[in-house]
Amino acid sequence: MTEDLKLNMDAFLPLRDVVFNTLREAILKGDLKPGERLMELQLAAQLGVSRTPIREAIRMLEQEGLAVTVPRKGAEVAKMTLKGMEDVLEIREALDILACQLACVRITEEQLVLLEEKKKAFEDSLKSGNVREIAETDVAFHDVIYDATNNPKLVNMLNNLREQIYRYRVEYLKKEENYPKLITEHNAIFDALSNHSQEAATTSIREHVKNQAIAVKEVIIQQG
Amino acid sequence: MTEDLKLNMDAFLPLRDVVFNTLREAILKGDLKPGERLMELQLAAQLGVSRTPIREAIRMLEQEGLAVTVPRKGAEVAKMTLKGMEDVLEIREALDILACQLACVRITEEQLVLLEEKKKAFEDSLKSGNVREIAETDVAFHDVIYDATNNPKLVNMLNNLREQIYRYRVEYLKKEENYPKLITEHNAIFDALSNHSQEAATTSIREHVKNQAIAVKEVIIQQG
DNA sequence: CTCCTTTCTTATGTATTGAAAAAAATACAA
DNA sequence: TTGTATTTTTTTCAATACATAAGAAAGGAG
Repeated sequence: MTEDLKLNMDAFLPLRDVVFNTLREAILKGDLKPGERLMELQLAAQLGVSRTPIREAIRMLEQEGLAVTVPRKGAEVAKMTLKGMEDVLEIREALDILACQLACVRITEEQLVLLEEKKKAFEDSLKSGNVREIAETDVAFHDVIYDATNNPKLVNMLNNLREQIYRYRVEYLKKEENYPKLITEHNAIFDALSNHSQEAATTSIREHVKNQAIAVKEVIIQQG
Repeated sequence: MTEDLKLNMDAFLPLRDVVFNTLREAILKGDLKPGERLMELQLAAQLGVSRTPIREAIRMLEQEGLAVTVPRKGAEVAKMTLKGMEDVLEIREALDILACQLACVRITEEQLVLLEEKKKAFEDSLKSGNVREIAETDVAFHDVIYDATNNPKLVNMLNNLREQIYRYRVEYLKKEENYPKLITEHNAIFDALSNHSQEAATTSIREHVKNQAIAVKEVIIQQG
């Protein structure tokens, strides 16, 4: 009840999609907290729409793993247990390595240029200290790699996994002592991709993901 | 319009779930063909429910990648291109290897016993020649491995990927010349898991998945 | 005071209705 | 016959109305 969600109406999309995006953002930003109930009537009133698009959006959030619904009881924002996060991270590691390996072979010169730009942008954002910006530039860096896989389904799954980690990873990015390590890791990944060296790419991305996994797990343990 | 879908009403589930399962089965069995439109009114009439649960089921099918909807136009059964299938197979290989590696470490003695049973059941089904039964026993075999990962999210994703391949894989299982190879591969996987040997497991499952990938791609190429 | 039963409230599940948009069919002109 | 404009139909989108089940609150018995 503390929320004031607002719809982004400029989109020429079905309401269900607008509602979906709105709720998704709210969950990722933490405005809607894990375990918080998603009541159709309440959300409909807040967003000024009927229950129909709300229901459809909830079904979609369910798919993404951001909401869980119990029949006849309703939906709530998905809670993440330590075990659940470990499961997600396990999958993500494998797919991130796959993505990096594929990118290694398929990345174009243009994409390499772009990747270097994003790498620099990330370093700059670290100086700014704005956590949201840091998160965004980091995402942008990895997005270039994802795109380079030329496998949209893989990109989709990785984005999906990232979403589930996102809320917790932000905490990790608040700690400045991690920044030098992040820069080093990004450099290693970039170099590996530049040289189209699969082995180097594999080891560097594995390192990167594993470190992040450790950090995210710590956040959960502390919160948990 | 040639379909006569029937609901499995014995379930104590919301109608949307019943409809979802029904449509899902129909798509996997091929009763609903790729590209076929999923019209709310028509499906509602055929299944004897209102359009509301149909709509929600379609949103869920969308998640699973079994349907695609264009706003203001409607939904249709997802078509699979060769490229799309290659993308799916690429992901599946990585995750199947991961699953096998995890299973290698985590599988219990009971699960190993079960796995051997399923292996034998698969071999028996090959003698029967019943393709549907072969597919089912093969799924059962791999399900034991999936369960042994103790990672439900991974199991979910693998089931999801398997669904997208299922329709085409059935064709592959029709060809008797593949049977000996399948038995050999299952044996190799079983032995690797028995010995908790990650390396052996990795190579054997990779072999298995790659062979299947080749076969599935051939089916798609022939179908056009 | 506790526990059980009953009632009442609340939220979800499902059906129906009306509106808007896209597609199809028809009519008409060149 | 072909191309275009208009009408009609079809289908989705969204809102609303109704039904049903779960949960909370109130009341009574032990």
